[in-house]
Amino acid sequence: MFSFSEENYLKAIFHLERKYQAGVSTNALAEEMDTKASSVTDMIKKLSEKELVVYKKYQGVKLSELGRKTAVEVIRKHRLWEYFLVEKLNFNWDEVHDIAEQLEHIKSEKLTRELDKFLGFPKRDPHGDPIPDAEGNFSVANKMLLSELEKTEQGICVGVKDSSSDFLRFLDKNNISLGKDIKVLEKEAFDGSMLILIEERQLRISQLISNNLYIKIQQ
Amino acid sequence: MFSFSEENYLKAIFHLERKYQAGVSTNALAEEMDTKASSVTDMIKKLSEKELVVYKKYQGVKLSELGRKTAVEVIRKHRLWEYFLVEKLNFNWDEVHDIAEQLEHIKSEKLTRELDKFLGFPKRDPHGDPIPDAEGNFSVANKMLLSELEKTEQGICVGVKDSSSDFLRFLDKNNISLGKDIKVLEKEAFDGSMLILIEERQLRISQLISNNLYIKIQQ
DNA sequence: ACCTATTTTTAGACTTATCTAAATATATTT
DNA sequence: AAATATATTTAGATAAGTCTAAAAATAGGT
Ligand SMILES: [Mn+2]
Ligand SMILES: [Mn+2]
Ligand SMILES: [Mn+2]
Ligand SMILES: [Mn+2]
Repeated sequence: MFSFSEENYLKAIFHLERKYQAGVSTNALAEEMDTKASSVTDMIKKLSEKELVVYKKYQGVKLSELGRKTAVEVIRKHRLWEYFLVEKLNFNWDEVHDIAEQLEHIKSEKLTRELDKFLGFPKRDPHGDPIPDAEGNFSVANKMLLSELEKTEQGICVGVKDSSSDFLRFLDKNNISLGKDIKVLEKEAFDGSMLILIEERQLRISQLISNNLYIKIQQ
Repeated sequence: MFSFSEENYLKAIFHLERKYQAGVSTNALAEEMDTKASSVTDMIKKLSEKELVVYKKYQGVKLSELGRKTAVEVIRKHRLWEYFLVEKLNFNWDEVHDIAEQLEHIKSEKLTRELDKFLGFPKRDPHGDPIPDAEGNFSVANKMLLSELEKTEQGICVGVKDSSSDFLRFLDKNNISLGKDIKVLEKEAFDGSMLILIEERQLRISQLISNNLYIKIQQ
């Protein structure tokens, strides 16, 4: 079994590997983990000894097969618990992340399996992120950022990139939620802001917003 | 907020205070926590500095008001989670304790409240132990050990003292469960074993068994 | 190719929670 | 009351995870 800290590092490396395919740098990891580069180096050495990562000095770090499997298990638990909190315990989607950060470290395969079954084997968490199944498989939807859409293009809102409470509450306030249809009416070259159509309403949003909303284009 | 270790010590002191009203001894605590007396002394000092316990050297330790409140909160969470696992996730009562040992340390008042509501504010956990409410109140049932009953006396099985998997599975195998009526048909002075009547069945049980079953006498 | 800036690692320290071994206090027996 | 046994505390060590400051390696610019 691995410590909370080890599991958090594995999760962080997993998320950063999308952006840093050549190897996740010490500084990137320090930033993500909100800690110092020297602490990261220490932890990477430990993970490397446990064969959870592949590491060569100064070359960045990659997950091993075991490391990836472990990271996905933690992510699976995180997202299942988030779904549980929203669907069964009346939590809002902006309140669940921090609690899931704790619950994701509970060690019991049976608990995870039974929770999954109890919830009806959900495919996506409250933020639109895919929930890996018991074998670690999950589908990566072909989504894009709203900010990448051009004028007149439209699609369905399927996820959020930022899942901070501030951002999610902003979306709530403006009645933007997953599953809704969004059409780009105007796009300002100057500041990247957009005028969008959502449920017959017109709404102007900054680029920071459109940069954090995932859209699925309908074919 | 307190560490897992601190919370576990508080819980242990809480449980031992019933037996050691004058103060819980270092050795008793070491035994309960499965650790060394020197470690206990170290931890007691820390708890004392945080005003969770009242401690004078060589005089044993007692919970402060804050310490008791904290211990009861942890116990509340432990028992709510055990109830959840049995009632919602199809766990057997012998499988839930170790997982609840982990879940009891999750920090979120809202989670505890909502879980309690979701479960319908249960009053007892799967082993018959009372679940404290949000204010920390719980009823201590006037139960006694089956071993204290005399020949011809009877009552309802309302709890287990030992909740080890071994004991609980023994009870399952012999169809003994909470809520069932038990009558003492014979009691051996020699070894304390008993012949009991439970659901028209006669069963001979050792003193070790009758010493770990709580009975409520019907008035 | 060299100098400089940036990144990464190392060295040494701190905290928490644990341990063993030794010292000290309390309890029990004679 | 003294001797002995038991319980408890102290001293010093260890491991995990973190930090600061300094050293070493790499990357970039001329
Ligand atoms: Mn989350
Ligand atoms: Mn999520
Ligand atoms: Mn339990
Ligand atoms: Mn219980």
